[in-house]
Amino acid sequence: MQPQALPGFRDFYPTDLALREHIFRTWRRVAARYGFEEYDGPPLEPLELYTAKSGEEIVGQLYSFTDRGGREVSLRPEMTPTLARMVAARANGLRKPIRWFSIPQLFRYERQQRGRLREHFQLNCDLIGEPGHLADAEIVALAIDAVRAFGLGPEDVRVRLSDRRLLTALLQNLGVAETQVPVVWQVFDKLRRTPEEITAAKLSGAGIPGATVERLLGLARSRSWSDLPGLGPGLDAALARGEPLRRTLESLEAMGYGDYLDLDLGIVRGLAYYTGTVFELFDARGELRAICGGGRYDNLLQSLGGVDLPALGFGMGDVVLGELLRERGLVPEPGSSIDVFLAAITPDDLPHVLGLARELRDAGLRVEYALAPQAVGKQLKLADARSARLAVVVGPDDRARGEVMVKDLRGKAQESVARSAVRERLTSAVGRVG
RNA sequence: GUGGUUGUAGCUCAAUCGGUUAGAGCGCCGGACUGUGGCUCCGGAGGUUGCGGGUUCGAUCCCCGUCAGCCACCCCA
Repeated sequence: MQPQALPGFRDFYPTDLALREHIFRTWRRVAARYGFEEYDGPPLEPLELYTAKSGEEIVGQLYSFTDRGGREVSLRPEMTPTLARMVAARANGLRKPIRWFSIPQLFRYERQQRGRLREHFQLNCDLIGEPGHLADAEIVALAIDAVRAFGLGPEDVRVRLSDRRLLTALLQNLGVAETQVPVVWQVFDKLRRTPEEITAAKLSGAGIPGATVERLLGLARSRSWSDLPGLGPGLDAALARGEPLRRTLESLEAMGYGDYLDLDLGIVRGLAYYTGTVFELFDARGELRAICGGGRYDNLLQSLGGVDLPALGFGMGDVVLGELLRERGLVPEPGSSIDVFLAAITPDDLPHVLGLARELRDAGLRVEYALAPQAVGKQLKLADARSARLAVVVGPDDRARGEVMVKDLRGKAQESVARSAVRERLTSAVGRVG
């Protein structure tokens, strides 16, 4: 048995890397449209960067170890603490609001499943220094565009939005005790995967009265702002805490993203530091894991870096998105790896092929030729396999006339071209500029 | 971390009741084809049936262990 990659880690063969690069390119293009600048940080961080604020869920699955200097370290499981540190260190000098993005490789030590490895790449977009709802709308819009740019529409991807301020206020108003709130959150987090009877039983089991359970289930079923009121007396006051969410939804509708959106109080998110808006993107059929998750974390920079700046952002992983693109046939066909293949008829032609290769490569063309003597048919077969657009056949007869044969491999056509005009002819045919 | 399930060629799969030399398609390499590719035809390489042990005259097949994938939990970047 040959050694293989560690469980949960991927080898990227050229076709795999092509998809990965397609995803990265698209992400970068969309982030740029929103005026976001790219940054990066270290893949290995002090363990305490995560144990401090991230919450049990992440800490329990850190890819951590002791380094040779005796330091407790961890591969980064998320980018936000690194970002918070970087921003806090230069907070005074950075023009607000800060719009930054990154595509870090993140790591978690957990048992892998489909769509969930020990390593993945994640688009992280964060908007720092703006507390208002337009920032929330901007971030959600960016997340939507980051999938829309691949050709995914509202029938493919849904956005579910909630707000911790609103949910907390609603629970308070319903008389849910402080100690029961974590239980309710946990139950809400599983709503989509749990039959309603079981959800109800869990809530009752936590000591919540039957009438309150009914109203909690009503809240959980709400899919739009207008579903929320009218659930009972006393809720109106709590709904006031939902103003930011309501305005965020309104703004997104004004941008034309309304058909992607669902209100969903079942969106809780595991990370402890979220303070307001929380949202996730899912495939519309509900077959895959979340594509993206994010929210507002207004206190994190304060607690991590001592700088009081409101912030929000999201992370979007390459694994689930890649699966969705494959399922929907949205993975682009691989392009050709070369523009021109050079074929030598006789060993005497080889030096001329080499010289031409140098000239064409300098001109920016992608050029390949056979590295061992082969029959012309064989060489052209390789040219074809490489999806080269053009081939140049260099033979003694043509050479004697100061010419070479240029073939268009997409058809049958070929013509003699003066050696001195080859470069110009090929560069204009390919349309590639070095 | 817990439970279930599946591991046969690079890929997708086959192999009778447990039966002796584990096959096919695709892909790869070579030939037909020494100045012309895609098509076709012919040939070849490639397997310790994930690994280790057990039962048996005999194991791809049955049993145990282990590793890996998948699924469900846990949890969710």
